[in-house]
Amino acid sequence: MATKAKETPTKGEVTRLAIEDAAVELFIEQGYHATSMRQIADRAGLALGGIYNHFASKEEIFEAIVLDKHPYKKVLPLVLEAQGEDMKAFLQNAVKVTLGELGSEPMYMKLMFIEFVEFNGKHGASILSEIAPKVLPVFERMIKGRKELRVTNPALLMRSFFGMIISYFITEMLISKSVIGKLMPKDTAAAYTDIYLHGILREPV
Amino acid sequence: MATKAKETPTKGEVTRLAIEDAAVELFIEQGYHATSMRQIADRAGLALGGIYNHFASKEEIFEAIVLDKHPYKKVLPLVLEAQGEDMKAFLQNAVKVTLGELGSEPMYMKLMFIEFVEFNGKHGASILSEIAPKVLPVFERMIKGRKELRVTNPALLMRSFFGMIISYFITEMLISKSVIGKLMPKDTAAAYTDIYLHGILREPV
DNA sequence: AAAATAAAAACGAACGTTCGTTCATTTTTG
DNA sequence: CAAAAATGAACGAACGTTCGTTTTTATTTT
Repeated sequence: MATKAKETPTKGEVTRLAIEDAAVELFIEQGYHATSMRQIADRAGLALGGIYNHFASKEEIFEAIVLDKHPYKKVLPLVLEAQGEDMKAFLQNAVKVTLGELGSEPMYMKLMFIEFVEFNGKHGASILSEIAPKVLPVFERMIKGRKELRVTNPALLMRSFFGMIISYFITEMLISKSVIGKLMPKDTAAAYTDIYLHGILREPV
Repeated sequence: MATKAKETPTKGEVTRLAIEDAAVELFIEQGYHATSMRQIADRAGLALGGIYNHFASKEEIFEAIVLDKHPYKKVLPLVLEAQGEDMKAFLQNAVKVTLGELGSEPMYMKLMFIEFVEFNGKHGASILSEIAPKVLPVFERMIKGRKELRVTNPALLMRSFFGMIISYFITEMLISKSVIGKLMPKDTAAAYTDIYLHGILREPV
């Protein structure tokens, strides 16, 4: 009884999620400011005024979405649990697992850019400062005593890691439908990982 | 007389540029949809209705800006003229020159993301397909007969090149003010270039 | 199990504001 | 002196939010 009652979501919770789902779709399609509360209400299947029983404002919907559906939320635990015999295997796994998760819903990456463009990183800074202290130690631990790493600055290693992933998705979303897409290797993610690990040049300095 | 008259900009041209300058500032600060025609008029120093003597609509202002001030416009000729004894020197120069130019006005990179977020890449696709055919041959020429390159796919080489630059600016704009910024090496651009050229691992496969 | 009841949720009209654009008019320019 | 540019009031439409009301839900009392 206790278990069952606890798992049954209340009507309000269901509606709240419906609003979030409708809003995130519209935000990704059109951006934040171009999306109206009426559009959100329509797609969520309720009246305009009903939204305000669950969210105090439009911006509060966006904040809830950013917190709930931010890609880092999903990726972080995966990276933390990534394993491998050596550094190379570890990083390859980390990339694989990260791109795999993000790749299943690549458009959620767009939330980051909406935040960047339309809010000037207003919420992003706080999110970043929440995430960074958790991830940085992982890279610090990773580096310790590993002779096979050329890059030994943990902050640089972390940033370049996520930088590669971000640039992968941007170019994927922008380029995939263009001429260049047809000339790219089939497994672009693997190619990107390879460049990240070994660079584009044959000979190391 | 002929020379002087040709170089003196007409009043209309001056105003048109003032509108573009005001608009690009506001778009970068707030995004496209959050910026109003009244704000643009105020900052450009003319009345609301006056804008429509120079632009037919708000979107036309944005289109003009994207075409005139797109970072690729400035970067392209620089990359095309980049030189170097070997592949490494060439790429280092190309990166240096690219980041140097973009770095002087890094916020113009944001126009790309505004276009991506608020127009869903509406103009971006056409711009990309205009630029790509010009840049791709450069990378193809670059690759021919160069044994020191691990990556021999020109499309991949090009994409990873610009991907690195894009990711550099995103993380620079997002991270620079956070905790991580203080832990980063001073010359992040050089560190990024180094990773692009040689990877993060010491030993090549 | 049924009835009662207070809280939560849904409704849709209405509010005041702001939006992009138009227009008739005046001023400035070449 | 004709064309170009600037003006600011005005337009209808759309915006986020509020409000009084009705309906539905979840819980308590019979």
